[in-house]
Amino acid sequence: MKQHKELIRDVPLLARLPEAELRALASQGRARSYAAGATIFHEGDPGDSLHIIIEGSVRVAVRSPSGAETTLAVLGAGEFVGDLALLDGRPRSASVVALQPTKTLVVTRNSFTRWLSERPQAALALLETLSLRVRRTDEALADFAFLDLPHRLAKRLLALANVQSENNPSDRVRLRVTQAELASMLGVSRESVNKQLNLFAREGWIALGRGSVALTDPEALRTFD
Amino acid sequence: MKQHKELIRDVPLLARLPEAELRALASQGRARSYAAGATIFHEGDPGDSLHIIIEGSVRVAVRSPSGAETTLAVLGAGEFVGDLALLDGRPRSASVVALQPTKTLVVTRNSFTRWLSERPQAALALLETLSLRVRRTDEALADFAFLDLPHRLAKRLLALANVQSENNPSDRVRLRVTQAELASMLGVSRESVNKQLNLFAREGWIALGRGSVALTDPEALRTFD
DNA sequence: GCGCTTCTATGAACTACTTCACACAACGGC
DNA sequence: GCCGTTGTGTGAAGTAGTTCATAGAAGCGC
Repeated sequence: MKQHKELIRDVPLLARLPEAELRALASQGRARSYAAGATIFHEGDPGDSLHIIIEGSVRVAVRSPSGAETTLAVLGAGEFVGDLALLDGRPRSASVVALQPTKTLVVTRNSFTRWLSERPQAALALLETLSLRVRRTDEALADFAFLDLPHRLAKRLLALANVQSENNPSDRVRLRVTQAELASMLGVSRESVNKQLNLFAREGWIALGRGSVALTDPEALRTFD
Repeated sequence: MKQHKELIRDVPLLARLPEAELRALASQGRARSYAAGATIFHEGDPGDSLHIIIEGSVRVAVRSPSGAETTLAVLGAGEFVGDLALLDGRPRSASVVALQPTKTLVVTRNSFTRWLSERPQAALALLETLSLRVRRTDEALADFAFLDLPHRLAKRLLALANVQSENNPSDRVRLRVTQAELASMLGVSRESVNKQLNLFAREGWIALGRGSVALTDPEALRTFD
């Protein structure tokens, strides 16, 4: 029980709540572990649980009728997935797969809504979080409509670097991501990503490795054209 | 005062709340009117008000650095805009323009958050609404990644018809929308929309007019390939 | 160490869109 | 009734992405 409370500590959404309320939610949750590559839940499943990511990271993706896949988000410790199904009662809107060995805290619909309805402050905080999420998805949509591949790719690399460098504030960020993963995030082919990455590399803005991209000149990526 | 309460009646989000609470929010709001084409607020503005649409319809759009514009949503009576800025305190994420003469009920941040924090049930309903909104945007994002123009166009026409036919359940829906508007919703050029619409028309699935598209065979649009 | 699988690299042919240029039709204001 | 504005229709040329084919390099299992 005690470690659960500790685990929630870092969740941005919940961190500001008083200790007692934290403990109340933590006591409702059950810890669960997933190996890298394991599916946490599938698109279309009935969903009645929220997963708070304690450790590791996950990929949120949807699949097209024809089998192609696009990645909607990559989330790390302190973030949560599965809130949509929990809040609106609909089936899972996307699949979630662990990228690394990942620990989550699972909270069921019943205990969460009960907990939430007793805590107006938590509801406001959640509203704020969802509101930011709507902004992010709207922005992603606009990027799709407006930006060509080079700019979308640069933006995505910088965003990934941003998430990663929160934990590790070194200057020269090295992203652990394959070109196929980038392609699925951007909704383009793997080959296109490869070609554009090599163009960036030739400019000296990034350095490529197998399964990695190192940003050597983030500023150039931010401002090129 | 009394008519405000009446006006809120149809808001899906709020309709289920008890009468007294409805009246409480309505009494906080001020009615406002906009001519067709008038801007309700601009992207980037500081925002501290929520607009509940009482009558008419509005277009939510963002502008690219280079001046192009894409439409994120078209909303009608009973829906609301401006909630994001109100919930997370950030600037307006998009511009909102009246498509027709439109009446809104304006609620300020202060009165809304006070009202909301006293009503856990309303917060839950709002969470549900925001959650559905994230789903819709995620779906639009997937459509962008997966579907080509013909399919995105067909889907959009059907979606517009769906919204419209809720009020007017006639079989042969006639959408009041220009090709330029469709183009901005789909993130493609007006010419491409024109060409594809004419292909649909040649198949006998739709009938084109100046500023209108009539769906003559929705089923075909839904299932073609 | 050998072989299997994953990941990166690259070129050629194709396609779905774009932009540009222009024509014409319908509507609204006065 | 005329004129400017808004909306539709279409073709030609360009381009940013696609798919397909093929190659080699790096890591992993045993």
